[in-house]
Amino acid sequence: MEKLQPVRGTHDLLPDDLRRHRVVTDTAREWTERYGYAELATPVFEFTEVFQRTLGETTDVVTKEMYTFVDRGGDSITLRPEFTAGIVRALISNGLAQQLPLKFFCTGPVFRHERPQKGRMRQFHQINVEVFGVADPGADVEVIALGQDILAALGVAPQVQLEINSLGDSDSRTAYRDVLVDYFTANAPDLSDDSKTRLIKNPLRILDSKDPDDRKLVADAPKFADSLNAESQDFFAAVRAGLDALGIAYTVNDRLVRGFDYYSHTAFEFTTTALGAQGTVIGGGRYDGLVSVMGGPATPAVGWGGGVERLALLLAAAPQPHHPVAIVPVGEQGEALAPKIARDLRSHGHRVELGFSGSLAKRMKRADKVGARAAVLLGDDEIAKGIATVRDLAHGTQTEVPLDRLVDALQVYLQ
RNA sequence: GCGAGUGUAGCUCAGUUGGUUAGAGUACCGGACUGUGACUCCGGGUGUCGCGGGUUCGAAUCCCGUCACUCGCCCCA
Repeated sequence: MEKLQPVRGTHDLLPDDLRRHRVVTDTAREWTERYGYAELATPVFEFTEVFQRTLGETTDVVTKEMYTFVDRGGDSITLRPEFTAGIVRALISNGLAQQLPLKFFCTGPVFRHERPQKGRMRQFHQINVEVFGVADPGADVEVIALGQDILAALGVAPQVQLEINSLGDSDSRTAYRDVLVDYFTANAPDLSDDSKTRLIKNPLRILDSKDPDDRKLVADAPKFADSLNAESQDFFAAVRAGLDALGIAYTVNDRLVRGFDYYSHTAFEFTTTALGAQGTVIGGGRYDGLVSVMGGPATPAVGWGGGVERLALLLAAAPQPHHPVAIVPVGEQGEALAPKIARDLRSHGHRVELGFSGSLAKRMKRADKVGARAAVLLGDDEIAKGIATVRDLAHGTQTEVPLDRLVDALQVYLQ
């Protein structure tokens, strides 16, 4: 262990950070509930095969980014690098495929051993939605609309654009892959070194390359749309029509591909230019083949993952904590009475700040610092009269309130 | 995994061609104000200059290594 640094790529979520974080996850939870999604949680780690088989044997995440270790029982275990594979495993393990359709929301940490950057950490958090058992393109439209509504509720929609594409069904995708490999193989000498590797491992990724020479080749490359069979074209058209009907703006980006092998048909990303190179805030698509690949019954599915930290970075301002009421005892009688009064107020819904030491001035200072709206002064004089002095900290006005009427008198500070 | 930049107080940063006791703002602590915060005034520096080694009479400053962060690539949320 080096000094007292956190592990590279991990961060503490201090109260300010966590409030931002919570705005994102609470908003997502609220909106997924409105759409009828049920929250669930799966384990943070799974058997390594769960991710290995599903994400694609050659993807970067599987080949070099997973936190994989052998546990004390000799099993190969992996910290989840994303949510979908674990949820599909849970679907199969629990026999939930008998109750389709199902709509899930979940959130929590995921882990990838990447080079850290702004908006890219080794432990980060995602919000995630999945729909199982709906082959209709309406489900694709719904999950996208849900994403859009969450972004709007967070106030970040103006900074975000929606891009969509169709990867087609497996026949279309295979056909396109062949056409694309032929094209790039013929032009291989002009490809960047990265893309020469992609040509072997994951040719679709070349479409996504930022290399200027690659982009020239990509511009003249065969289009995905030309390889889509009639069924795939109809599906994509239905998705677009559904988005149009809801008034959701998007651009079709035929170079948009997804990192994991399990996607088919619809692929989409909500992206921003405000975060530098890490522009994707929500990314997802349809993955009809995944459940059966993992050994379950053939089950259509569509979903997305969203980056909580990236969304939190887009938030205009950190939300403020709620304003408390401060109890300020002066002298022994006050000290003795304060905990009881504090507890009473708390039971009536107040957030109550009660310090345990310090002069009156010091406690008033503390009350101000924590943003208290009112201070309840309890000195010998007050207690002798059966009252408390309530000071409104915003206005500097003071009133005397009988102790048995404190709850009522402080009601105005509750909201 | 590759390339580049940065690292000085809790935070944001200044620190000359290497030079003696490392600074500012803010935050924080104490006091003016032993029953009143926010405002004002006075006082206080709270520091392994990321870490380790080297060059030098002398290193925050130059060199090497290392760690972390940032930017780009890669990848992705």
